[in-house]
Amino acid sequence: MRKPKADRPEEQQRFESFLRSRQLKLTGERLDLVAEVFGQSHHFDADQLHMALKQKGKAISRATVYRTLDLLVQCGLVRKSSFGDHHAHYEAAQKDEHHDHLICLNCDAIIEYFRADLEALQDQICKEHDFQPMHHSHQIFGLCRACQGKTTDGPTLAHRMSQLNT
Amino acid sequence: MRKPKADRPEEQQRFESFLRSRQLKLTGERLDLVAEVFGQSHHFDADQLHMALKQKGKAISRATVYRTLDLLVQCGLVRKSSFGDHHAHYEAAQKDEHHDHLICLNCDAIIEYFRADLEALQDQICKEHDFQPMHHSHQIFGLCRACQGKTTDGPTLAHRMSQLNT
DNA sequence: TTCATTTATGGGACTACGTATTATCTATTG
DNA sequence: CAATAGATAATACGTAGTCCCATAAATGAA
Repeated sequence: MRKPKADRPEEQQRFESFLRSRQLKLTGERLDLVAEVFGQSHHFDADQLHMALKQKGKAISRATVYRTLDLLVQCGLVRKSSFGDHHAHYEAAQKDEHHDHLICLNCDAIIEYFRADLEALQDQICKEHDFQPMHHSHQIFGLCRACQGKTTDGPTLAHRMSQLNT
Repeated sequence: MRKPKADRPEEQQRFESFLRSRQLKLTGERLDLVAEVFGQSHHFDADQLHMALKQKGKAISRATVYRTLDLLVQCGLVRKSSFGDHHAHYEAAQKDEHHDHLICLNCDAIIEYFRADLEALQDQICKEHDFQPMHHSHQIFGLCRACQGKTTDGPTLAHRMSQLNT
């Protein structure tokens, strides 16, 4: 058992320390939100989270949802990314593991991958340009295994590609 | 001399063929926009282009600017990307060369790079996941050489990082 | 516990970027 | 030059996210 269902799970404790270190307040809304993020599925967006909380009787305002997600990103508990559609996606960060994404343009499947050699190559590129990296994003858009078989709608795909905002 | 200042430069001819192949019309607005894109600097956004045209007496509506940029992206004459601020950036495509970007979070400098081994590695990743790539985006955010020396505003940088939408 | 201070929240107004609608206009074809 | 397919301008609309500010809650000291 990796995560004993203690009174305050690890993530919540990390968030509490983070807040204290910045002299920020430990509010009920923030705790509810953290609980929801870590009790839920992996990928979500701000609106889904807002709705999920509302359905559980925790009606937190949109502004607070966005503000709290920012805090979670800043303390490393949540990762934020864009999949080329025009809004942010979030995911609870598993430990300190990092990964990038393959995104299917037909069915929106998200496939995660990590390659140490890719990371190394990135460092190499940064060195060559005397650039100090702080964050990176690597995404590949295309067709997942399942969707390569299907007859996909060419014009629709082409349109999605041209709309990709990455 | 690579690009003789002919009556219709190469890019415009390519665009004309593209339009004809799709039974789209060759309008004055489209020609003005293409001329501006290829007579201008490398990176720009929709609003800058709109303004630049207006200043030259070519007042093209915002909607048409967006529509025409879409067409140029579809025919490969223009590339579209996002640098983590919340709007699209465009650049005139030089021949068929592809490149990715390093983006300075302090001064917004854009550094272009291309690495064949990175491209190969991406293909490798796709093969491993039986994924058919159609588009990719690779961006590294951080500090450029010049900005590593400067005393940068920590909180501001941290905030920009958390706002990155990539 | 209570008070003073600091920080957070809600909720609506607001912004930015982009898209849709529609009446009018124009490029193309014969 | 007429017919018609397609494009444009103008403006309304949509959406994701942010700002503002009056109110509320958390924290620390007394």
